[in-house]
Amino acid sequence: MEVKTKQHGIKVVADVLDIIGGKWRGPILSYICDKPRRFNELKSILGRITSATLTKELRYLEELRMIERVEIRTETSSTYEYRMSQHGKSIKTLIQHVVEWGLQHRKVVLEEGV
Amino acid sequence: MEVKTKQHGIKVVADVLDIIGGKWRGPILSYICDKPRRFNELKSILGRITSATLTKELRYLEELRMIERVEIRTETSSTYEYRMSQHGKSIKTLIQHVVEWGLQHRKVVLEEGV
DNA sequence: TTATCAGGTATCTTTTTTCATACCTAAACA
DNA sequence: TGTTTAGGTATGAAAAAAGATACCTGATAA
Repeated sequence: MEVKTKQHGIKVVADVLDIIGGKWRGPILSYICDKPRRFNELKSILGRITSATLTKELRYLEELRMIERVEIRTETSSTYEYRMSQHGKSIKTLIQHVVEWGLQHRKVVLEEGV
Repeated sequence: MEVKTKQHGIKVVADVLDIIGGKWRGPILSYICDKPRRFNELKSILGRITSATLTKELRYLEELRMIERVEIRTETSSTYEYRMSQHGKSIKTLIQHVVEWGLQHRKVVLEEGV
């Protein structure tokens, strides 16, 4: 089992990082994990992302079935929100591990690094 | 504490993904985590990476103090190996979480996705 | 003494990402 | 009726990442 993990480990790491890596996907997932978000809400929290890029990243995460785009209707209006899919929710703990490692170790990298 | 984590969470996620993200850094770290590796060993395990790219990525991880480049001397010869720094070792569990999530969930993404 | 191997560097090209800017549609608002 | 807001799309330029190729240095091997 240990051996099997190692044989396939690298491909697995690369595949997972393709989902949460990149400049925006990790941050996007970490916001949506927290609670469902609307397009402009994400856009303003993320800061410097453009609409085109945000759209592209959201469509990609949808394609991977990590998130879902749902129409929210009230009597008077309707809008869309992005939320984790049932399957996507499983990544929340992984993201928490990322945040934890970051909080404990990032400083070392930032201060000693460069 | 929960609030504090959330306020800084995104920046933290982005910073950590800058270390383990990208096309090669995750795989490289996951190999070196396992045991120290030599340049050409890494190059051949990683497959399609070029020397220039591998050098660049290794220098960057060194700069972040995640790995160390050490000269290995025997009586007859000397070579170099890359190994995790004391600080870098802490990322091993995080990488294990990445692999675990991947093994459990990647298939869903690959099969249902696209 | 020539050839080979480890561990790279230097340049240039190609590909991929991201950004900037302008624009679009439907709904609600004033 | 005209404007603003939400949620985008389209296009092209710029920047970043990765690749291809050639070359270099200091061993050691034949």
